[in-house]
Amino acid sequence: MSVLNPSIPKGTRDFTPVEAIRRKYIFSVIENVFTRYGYLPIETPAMENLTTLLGKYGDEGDRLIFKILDSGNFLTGVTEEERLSLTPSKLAGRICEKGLRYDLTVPFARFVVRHRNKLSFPFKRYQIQPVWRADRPQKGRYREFYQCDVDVIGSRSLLNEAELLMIMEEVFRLLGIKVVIKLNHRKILAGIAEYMGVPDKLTGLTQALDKRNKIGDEKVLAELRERGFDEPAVRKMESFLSFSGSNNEKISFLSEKLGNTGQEQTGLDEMAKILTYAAETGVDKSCEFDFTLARGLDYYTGTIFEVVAAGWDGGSICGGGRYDDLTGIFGLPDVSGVGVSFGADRIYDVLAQTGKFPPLQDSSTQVLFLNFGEKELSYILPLVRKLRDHNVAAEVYPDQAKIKKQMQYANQKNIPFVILTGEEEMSQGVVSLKNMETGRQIRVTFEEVADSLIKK
RNA sequence: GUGGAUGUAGCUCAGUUGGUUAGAGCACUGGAUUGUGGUUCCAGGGGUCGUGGGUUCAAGUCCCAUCUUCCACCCCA
Repeated sequence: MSVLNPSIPKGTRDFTPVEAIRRKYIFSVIENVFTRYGYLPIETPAMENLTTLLGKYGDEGDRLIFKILDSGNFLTGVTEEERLSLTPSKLAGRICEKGLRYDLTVPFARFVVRHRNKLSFPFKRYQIQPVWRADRPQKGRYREFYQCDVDVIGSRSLLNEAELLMIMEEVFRLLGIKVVIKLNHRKILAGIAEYMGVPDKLTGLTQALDKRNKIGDEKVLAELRERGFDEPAVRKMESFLSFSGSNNEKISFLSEKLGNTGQEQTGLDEMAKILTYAAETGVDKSCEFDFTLARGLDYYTGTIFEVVAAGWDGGSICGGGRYDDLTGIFGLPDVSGVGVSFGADRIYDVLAQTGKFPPLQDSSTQVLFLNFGEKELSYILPLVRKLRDHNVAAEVYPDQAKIKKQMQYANQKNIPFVILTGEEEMSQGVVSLKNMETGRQIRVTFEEVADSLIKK
């Protein structure tokens, strides 16, 4: 029999105990914050019907959805000719009806519509689950990764946006990550496009603006020209880019430039309101209104958020926004929602790079009972049970191996105490308790062991 | 989907202008120490050199293809 390669699919990862413990730490910080704001957990399946997924994330997004081959004879109903002539994506549509979820927001919208009669609105939920994208892996980019979503749906109040800012500020403060929370508004972007005389080129405009931090103002303008923006439009953008000031100054600057009539004024008013809330809750220092911020996901209609960590170039670690009609496609119109998603895997990478993980107790076990044989086992097992009942993590070495080997095991697992029990101890009605750090060893009764270990 | 790197022991890596039997550290196993770990010393096991072709008297080394992983673009958490 040939030996199998113990490899895993591209872009997926195993996690060792140390890594898994650290990931749990991240999840627990995030979950703890979410629950303190009144959000409730839900879960949805790893796979969704492709009809649910397709067309929500743009063309690029559709390409990145993992599709699941139908069970059974998936080629039923596909002619030989079609098999050869159809494009791969068209063929996939014929032989796949399911796909792995691409994010948590769209499944959430589907969930809300399906369970609307059981939910009370506004509905605040959080969801911490993996998502999959058929992307090429690279720094900060995985094919399987966890998102930690918080959304509130069924309320247009800007207090929701403000609460999300507070949640983001708090999570990253607790994790010890220095961040800038950038925010913008789709209606402001649309207003800018209108002002530039290119309302139909909003997508191209946002795609170019989005690169500002990476390539600089000059290249953004060059890209606009390449994309067919005329010179007056480019010059107008240039005047925007050259402006610098505080959040409020930016808002009044744009207000003046754009005029106060259309949707841009709604956007600017909302932005001002959100920033006022932010100031009142003391999180405004982490927030930056940035009218060049754009987000690719098609469904955002209002505020958009993105969080970048200082000194980290592996992409944003949190992002989201308001979507006015995601539930409409599932038959429940006019339900606005807003939410953000924390990228747990990127947060992990940032913490690893900055060394900000708390020192973890890498030993969960407090005491190891060495195994001297059957008689000795019967003697100590009641004590093991007693310690465990009192919340002391205790384990018994399962094999009657050499003492040296058992000691090594305790050492490598960083177990602070070892109990040795041989014939001598049994005859005296005691055990030997060894402190692995000091090396000191004393003979004590069961009661004394319990006393010294349970207290801790 | 496009471009650039990479691959030698479980891990991190040496390996000369092609030249005999491919090395080190860590890890692992055994011993010094048959009831005592973390330090030390001694010994040992473990590699079809990513895979498949080609050039050559001779390939880990040169050529081609393919796969893997990583990095960048695109897009995103």
